[in-house]
This record gives sequence, structure tokens and C-alpha cells, in this order.
Amino acid sequence: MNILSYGLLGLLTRDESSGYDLMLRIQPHWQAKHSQIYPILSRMEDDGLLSARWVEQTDKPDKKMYRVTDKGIQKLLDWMYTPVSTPALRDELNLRMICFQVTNPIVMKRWVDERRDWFESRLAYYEALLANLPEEAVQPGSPYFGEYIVNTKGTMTAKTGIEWCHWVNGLMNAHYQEREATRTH
Amino acid sequence: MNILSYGLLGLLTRDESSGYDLMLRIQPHWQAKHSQIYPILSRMEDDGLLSARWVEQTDKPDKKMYRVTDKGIQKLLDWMYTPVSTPALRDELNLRMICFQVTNPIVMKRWVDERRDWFESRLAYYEALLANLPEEAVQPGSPYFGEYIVNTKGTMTAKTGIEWCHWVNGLMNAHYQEREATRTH
DNA sequence: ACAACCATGTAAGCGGTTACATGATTCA
DNA sequence: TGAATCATGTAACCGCTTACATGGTTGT
Repeated sequence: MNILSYGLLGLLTRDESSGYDLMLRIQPHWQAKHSQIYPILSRMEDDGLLSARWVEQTDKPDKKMYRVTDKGIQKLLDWMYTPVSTPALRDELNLRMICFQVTNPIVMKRWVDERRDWFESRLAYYEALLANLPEEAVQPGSPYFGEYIVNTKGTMTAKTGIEWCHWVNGLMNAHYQEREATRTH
Repeated sequence: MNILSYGLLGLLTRDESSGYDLMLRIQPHWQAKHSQIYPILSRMEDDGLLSARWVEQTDKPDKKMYRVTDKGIQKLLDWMYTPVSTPALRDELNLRMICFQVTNPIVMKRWVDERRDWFESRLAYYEALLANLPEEAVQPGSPYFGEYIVNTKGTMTAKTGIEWCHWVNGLMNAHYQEREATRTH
């Protein structure tokens, strides 16, 4: 039972869902592909944590709908009282930055601009998720409160990222304009 | 050649270093264990990207010092012109949050407090790294400029994290104080 | 004595990505 | 006709973690 398994179990405490739908719903909080999710669901079914039924559809392909069992809920509750792990920092941009001196500042400018675009798309993504939440989500008693606070975390992180990109660009511009000025004198 | 390999190559363009030292230097930017780094260095040596020599020490165990070769520098330069990948978001706390409704708000309060402590230790860590950089690091022309901006990114991210934790605690407190007030009436 | 730090390695196993494989429906 | 979305699976491979393994020095 890895972390992703518990996340899927958690989503299934809300609604009966298909593997495909779970993949889409877990994406904003934990990046996972269908090839990882389907085997996990099968194994949890074998272990009696989930029950499943096939639902026939006419307009779309048939799907397998999963539901949590009591045993699954118990497993989830046990997890709640274990320590929460902290995320490992592993961003390629960091490594690019620490060895950018082997090349020129133009490539660095492009990395920062691309990253700013990415942060902006992330910001729009989390804002859209927040907009789609029911109004009651802002109340700590709501079942959507968790989504509300993690999506807000997403927007805050994205905003900080954008801010950082602007800051780096500002430093670069100031430096190279100054150099340009001294050269023309 | 994975991302970590290029990061090690980049660090080695500055100084000749041992595997142990590289492990310590890469940690702030890319979390990696010695068991992953040593085999990578061996393979890069076999591929002619690095050269190595053993240095005898009297007070400490002997160490193997690595240096980048011209072929290694070329490999690093090629990498500089490939697209930068974006980090995958995978934080256990997010998954805990989205299924916290199966349990009580007390456990959630503990997760947030623990995470705030972690962010605070991260902040102190990056501030210490910044303090140890030479003054010239703030100049985009300095070889330490990359370190300066990524460590600053670390402090900004940590500060945002702390802010978020306070915000969540504020929401929780307001809600449960209000509930307490209505109950005593 | 014991812990902490320095220093280097190997092996097993898990988590995640990429690619392979199939197939229906809808829309441009 | 071709691309996009829905839908489910398997197999190979890579990256990273955990554990195993060794051994010297320094400080409490």
C-alpha cells in the first residue's frame, strides 16, 4: 500500500468511480498515469479493500465502477494516524541554474520565461478548480474543504513562482543594461 | 544520462570533488543518496566524461576525486539546449487533505503544524546557504549567481508554505470557536 | 564505549514513466 | 479521414530508497 493507493481509497469514500475518472480526479493532487492506477485498483479489489461492478454504456465504452468496503475504510483510517512524509525537492531548473555559468545568459532567460508561462498555466488551472468547487467548500466542516485548501496552496505556490521569475528577470535586465551603458560610454 | 548526472557534471565544472562532497553539495537542489551517486560517477568515468584520482588522507579515509573531461563539458553543453522538464507535484499532505473528512479536525491540525515546522526549518536552511555565499553571488556574472537565485527561490517557497499553514489554522480556529460559541448559548 | 562524521561501495525492491495493445464514439 | 475523448489493461525499463557491508577518525 503506497501513498497513491490511500489517495484513491480516499476519493472513493465520496463516490463510486471508474479507474479513468479516479485518474482525472487525483491528477491535481498527485500526478499519476492510468498504467499505474489500474493495477493498484485491481490489487485493492483482490485484497478486499474495494468492490467493483461493470457498468454498460451505450454512448461510451463500458466501465468498471469501484466502491470502498468497510475493510478499505478501516485501512484508510489507520493511515490517518501515521506520520505524513515531506515532499522531495527535485526540480531540473535548479540544476540548470547552478551550472548555467558554462553557457550564456540568453539560455537562462529562456528557461525563466518558460517556467513563468508554466506557473501561469498552473495558476489558471488551480483557479479553475477553485471556481468549480461548491460554495460550502470554504467551511472546515465541508467534505470539499480539503480540496479548497490544497487548491489554494496551488495558487499561492504558482503566484510565488511567477514572482520569483519576475525577480530573476529584473536582476538580469538591470545587470545587462548596466553593462551595455558602460560599453557605449 | 539522467538529470542528476548532469547536475553532478555541472558541480564538477567548478572544483575537483569527491562523491561524498558532491552528495552534500547537490542536496539543496536535488535530493539524492550516496547509493545513487557513486554508481553514476563510476559510469560517467567509464564513459570518459570524468577522470578520477585517489587522494590519501591521514585524518580521514582516502577519497576518490573526480574532474570533468572535455567530453564531459561537451555533454553538459548539449544538455543546456534541451527543454527543461517541469517538476511533478506529489505531496502526501495533499492526499491527506482531500480525504481528511473521514476523520476529525484534530489530526488535520497536527499535520498543518508539523508542516509549518518543516517549512520553517527549510527557510532557515536556505537562509543559511544564502549567508554562506560570497557577496558577488548577487551579480548575474558570478558563477554563484545560480545558487543565489535557487536558494532565494527556496526561501520564497518556504515563506509561502508558512503563510498557507497560518491561513489554514486561522480558518479552522474561526470555525471551531464559532461552533463553540453557538453551543454555549 | 558509543555516537557522529567521513568515505565508498553493492543489492533488492518499489514507484513511476514510456511504450505496446485494443476498441468504441464523437466531432471537425 | 483523422483527431480527441472515453475506457482498460500489460510489459519493459529507469530512478530512487532501503538495507547490507566495511572501516577509519574524532569527540563525548
